[in-house]
Amino acid sequence: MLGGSLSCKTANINGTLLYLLGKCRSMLELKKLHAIGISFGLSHEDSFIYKILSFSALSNSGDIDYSYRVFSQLSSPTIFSWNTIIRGYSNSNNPIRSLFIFLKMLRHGVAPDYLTYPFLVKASARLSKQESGVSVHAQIIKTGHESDRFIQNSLIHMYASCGNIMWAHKIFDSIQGKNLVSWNSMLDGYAKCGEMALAQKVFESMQERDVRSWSSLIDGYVKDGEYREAMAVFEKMRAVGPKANEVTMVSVLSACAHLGALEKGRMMHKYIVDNCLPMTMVLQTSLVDMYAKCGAIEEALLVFRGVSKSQTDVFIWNAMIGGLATHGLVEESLKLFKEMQMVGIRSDEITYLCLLAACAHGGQVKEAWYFFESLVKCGMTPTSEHYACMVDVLARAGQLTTAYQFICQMPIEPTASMLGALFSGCINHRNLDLAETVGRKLIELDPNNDGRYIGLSNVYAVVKRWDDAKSMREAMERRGVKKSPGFSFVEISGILHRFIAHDKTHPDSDETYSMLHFVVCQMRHGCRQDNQEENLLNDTSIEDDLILF
DNA sequence: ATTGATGAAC
Repeated sequence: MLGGSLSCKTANINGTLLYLLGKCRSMLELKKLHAIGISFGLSHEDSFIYKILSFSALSNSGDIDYSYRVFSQLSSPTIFSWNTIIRGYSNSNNPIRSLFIFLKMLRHGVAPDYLTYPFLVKASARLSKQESGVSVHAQIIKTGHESDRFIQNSLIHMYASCGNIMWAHKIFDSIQGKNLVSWNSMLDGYAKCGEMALAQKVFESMQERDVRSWSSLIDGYVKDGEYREAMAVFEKMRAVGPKANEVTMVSVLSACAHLGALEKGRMMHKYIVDNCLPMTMVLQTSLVDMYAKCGAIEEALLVFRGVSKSQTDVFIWNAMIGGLATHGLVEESLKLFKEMQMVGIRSDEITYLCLLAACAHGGQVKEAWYFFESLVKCGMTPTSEHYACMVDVLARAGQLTTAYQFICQMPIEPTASMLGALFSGCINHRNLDLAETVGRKLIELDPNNDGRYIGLSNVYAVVKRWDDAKSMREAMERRGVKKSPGFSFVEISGILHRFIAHDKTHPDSDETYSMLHFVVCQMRHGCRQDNQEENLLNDTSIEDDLILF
């Protein structure tokens, strides 16, 4: 048929198919329409092929590899088709393919245009590969596109993602007529690099701010560990800024989780519901994590069970399994892992880390070995965290020699957290000889950690090697190791209280101390007779540990 | 047809 022009009948079919493609919701539907199109001879009709390409490359329910297969069959694809594929891969979980397609495009003698570059820059940003970003940048200059604002904005983001904040700033400075995206990209760049003072400065210099500006600032504070500051910015946003969206709330919930601020977290949950924000998987995962970290495991489960199984992904299962594990609900967390496998969600390295943590809390050595081995069997490589967790399991269970051998046989260098786990194990199980060996290595490895010196000093004190005990404390002073007081938070009626040892400035200090004394007396009464050794090994007495700030 | 953001374990 055809030779370039469509018959009246196929033109109608094409029109109908184009309309239906516009309504298409899934790859299955798309493939059916594609098949019908082919059977009517439309496989080279531009408008039809474009629709097939863009849906499969760009839609959320698309399939970029399908798009690429269709693309490969075109004899001389237009720049539109090349751009669609490059864009599709830049958003995929395999962004490096964008760059490969770009090379292919150059080899085919097709010149990239002003739309090609933002996708390529984005692919480099997502890869955090500065080398490829720089080559793309060079191409941009070579082809005279360096003053395109879209391209400049994407370059800011790329350099910031690659950790080169100086170049990001250079690009930002060079932009004539910066727009909101330019400012937001610079702000986000600083926030991502932990330069919060500069991020704050950019934020304050902005003439106009949208939800992304606020979200970037909040998220920056969260990533920087400034959770209270993050909450303060959110409160300000509520008062004078735009409405928060689901991305803002993910950061805010993370701040609540780190602060253990349950009441605040509940209020944020309510904010999400009241403002009808879309309940994405990411948001639900954040809620599960927040409730679990704030000690409200029942509420975490409630959110988790509210998600339909077919929608779940590995993130939310990990959050729930990990939450149960840290709550000491070992059986439940192992049961949930089985359920996860039944649903057909592939577990990853983090899943195994959560499971090993569960085993450590429950003293399940056999299960831990089983998980450690299945991790390897599933083709994953154990990270130093997996090894540390495994050492923790063995050390807590008192299998100190096995733990020590395990460390010696690892294919990687021992880390401070592994030796730290073994050290606590030695102390709890009274193997003070091994404690000395491990403690000495630990100080070598982590010479700026005050706790390591004090721990070893206490071991010497127990075995009455007073000189050694003293010399550990002296070594610490001599090396100028800062003694950092540990502190903790508790939230009561939505207000956060901070506790540090030996400070009594809190207004309710007296009352809290008398309650503390009462509790300690009760505990002592019910405990075995305590002796000096016990106290020394725990570094300080219970009162000292809990003293109010 | 373009640029800018978010989750799990230590």
